[in-house]
Amino acid sequence: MKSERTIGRLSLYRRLLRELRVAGVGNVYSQELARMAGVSAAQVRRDLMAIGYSGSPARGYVVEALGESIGTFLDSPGGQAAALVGIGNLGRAVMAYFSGRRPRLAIVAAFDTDPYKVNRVIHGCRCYPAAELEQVVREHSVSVGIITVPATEAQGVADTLVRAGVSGILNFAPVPLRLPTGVYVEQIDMTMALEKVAFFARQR
Amino acid sequence: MKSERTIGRLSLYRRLLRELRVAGVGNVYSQELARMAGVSAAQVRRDLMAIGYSGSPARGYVVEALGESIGTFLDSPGGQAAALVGIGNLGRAVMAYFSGRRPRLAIVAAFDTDPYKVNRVIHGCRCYPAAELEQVVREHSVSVGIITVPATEAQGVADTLVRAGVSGILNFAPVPLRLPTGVYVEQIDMTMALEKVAFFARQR
DNA sequence: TAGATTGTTAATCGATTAACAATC
DNA sequence: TAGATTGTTAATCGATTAACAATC
Repeated sequence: MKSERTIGRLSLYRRLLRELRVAGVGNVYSQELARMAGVSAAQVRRDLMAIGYSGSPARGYVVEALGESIGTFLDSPGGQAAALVGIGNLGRAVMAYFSGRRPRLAIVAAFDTDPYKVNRVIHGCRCYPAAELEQVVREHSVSVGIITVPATEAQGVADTLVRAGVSGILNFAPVPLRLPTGVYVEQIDMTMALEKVAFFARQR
Repeated sequence: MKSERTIGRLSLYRRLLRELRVAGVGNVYSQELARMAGVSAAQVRRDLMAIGYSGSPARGYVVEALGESIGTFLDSPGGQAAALVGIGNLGRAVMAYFSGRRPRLAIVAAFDTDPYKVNRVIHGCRCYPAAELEQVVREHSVSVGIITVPATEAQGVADTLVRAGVSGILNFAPVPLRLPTGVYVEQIDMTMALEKVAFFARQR
């Protein structure tokens, strides 16, 4: 099992490699990739070693092949489906953000309790009543849940998602979720992030 | 200098303490707070020790006093101003999210290059043309910048913010920023977060 | 070859956890 | 008091960095 951070950095490397490819760059050294990613060159080499991709002392890493190698490692061969719960400002922004970007990892359904928000398509994503969550998630074999509901409802939504078969959750609600081991949770806490920035901005 | 993580957890403890206070709870033990925050009790005790707040073996920590103590530690006495750059879907969602929440840390100005988006008020926040960024940021003594522009523009915006006197940045653009030491950057990379979730969801 | 880079291990660093005397 | 919790240090853990032989 690779470490969380390694996976995060691989995701970043892939994006940077895409830029290099577009710019017509064929090869890249660990040093250059490290500079772009804001990490050390040794870190890059260790991460790439971890996925079994080898470079050469003479030419470094082959941009195209490395990008594909990371893709093979990170992506599910058959693709994965995600569902979003909570069609508020943030929910819609997240839908817009991911809309059409990653064909192998698409948000296939969104849910809300507000009857005026459901039964239509937003940013290419079908919206359902929250009551249908379990059924729809099962039908689409959704493995990833995205939570953008208020803090008070987040734990309940998470429980329902897990019951429906989801095994990974991206949680934007500012509350730690308690879920069975085996379910992976990634927390994005904007309030905490902003307060950290404010605190350290003052220290300078 | 406290560690980044400690500051983040303090922000979380404060929120949890607020809930306890609303619920009418007067005292709390490290164990209970730890359970709510999803960390160990020793961690909680160490964090609280770090800000010089003491509990007692008999009654644990006093909810109200501890909350205030964390506030004194985290918040700037005179308040701090933040500015947001990039009034897209995400930018508006972020404005809505922080709107009216924290009086001591308010988003006082938003910027965009699109003339149709500026010179009005969104979620209680005044919107200016990007060309006026440096001037407005200086005038309001803004110390925190929030970047919600596309990746290609993020570095340029960050440079301008820093030139205008900002010393902390919350960056939503999926690109690592290169900035002078002394400027604190907190990165929120939704794409990376989602890809991590998808990856680990598959491992279970 | 000579010089630079890769793959990989050992050393370092920092944060978390465990443990326990002091305290209520 | 007895029992539980706090404050605080030592032990543990994991990740990062440094270093260097192997390679091109």
